[in-house]
Amino acid sequence: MARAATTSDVFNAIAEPQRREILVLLRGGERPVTELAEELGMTQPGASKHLRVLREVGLVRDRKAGKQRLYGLDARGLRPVHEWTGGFQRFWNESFDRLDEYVQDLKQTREKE
Amino acid sequence: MARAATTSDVFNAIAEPQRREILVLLRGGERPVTELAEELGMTQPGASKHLRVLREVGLVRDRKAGKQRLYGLDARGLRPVHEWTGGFQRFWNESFDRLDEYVQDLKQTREKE
DNA sequence: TTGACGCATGCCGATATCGGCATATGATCG
DNA sequence: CGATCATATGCCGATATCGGCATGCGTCAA
Repeated sequence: MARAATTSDVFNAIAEPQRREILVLLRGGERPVTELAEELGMTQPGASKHLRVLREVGLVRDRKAGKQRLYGLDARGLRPVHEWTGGFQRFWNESFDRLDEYVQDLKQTREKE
Repeated sequence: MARAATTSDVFNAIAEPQRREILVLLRGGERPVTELAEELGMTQPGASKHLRVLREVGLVRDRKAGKQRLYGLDARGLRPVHEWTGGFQRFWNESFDRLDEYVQDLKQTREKE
């Protein structure tokens, strides 16, 4: 056994910085592959591969438009991520207090040594 | 050149399902490694490694408690993820409309053939 | 039909990742 | 000090990932 379940879920898809950039660009509307590649400074095959991953997890759709293929955003898959992180919201508000506790503990630890 | 920037950012850290589970468990409070490993059905070294990743991106902190080492949540790093996905919120609300457009286009395409 | 364009795919090399195992390190207690 | 518990680390094998390049395939225009 080796390497478990990382592929083809949304969390993995957006772990790649370039893929996040693609999604951001697509908020501006549908775009063909070449244009995306150019705007992001990557090769066309590179863009195609990232788009494939995004398509497989359902974050983009594609549509033929004559000779071109237009990619468009389907952001619904991002909602679970938003909600999952939202489940920690009250904790990042508490964090300063907790950090204080932590600092206190550190001080105590040092004094013991 | 090969393989670019995936490591040591929060998006990557939470791309791993087991690491997400760890974070969820830690919402219940600090816990030692062994306990986490047991509750999640993984080995102790496995848990330690995931905790290391989470520590390196700042999502957990550790604190010595006698013989043990307690891991605790520091959720502040999840905030950027929440906000980034939040930037797509209006798009996942629109998505049904867009999906309709898409279906229309599909029909047209088929009729042409 | 032939050529040109737009895009996808296949293959490769370099590297990163994850799980499992053994073992090192660190702390506590007798 | 020596034994023992708690955790980290190192090494390995299997696999996945990403970028680059060449090339395949489909579509349109002449």
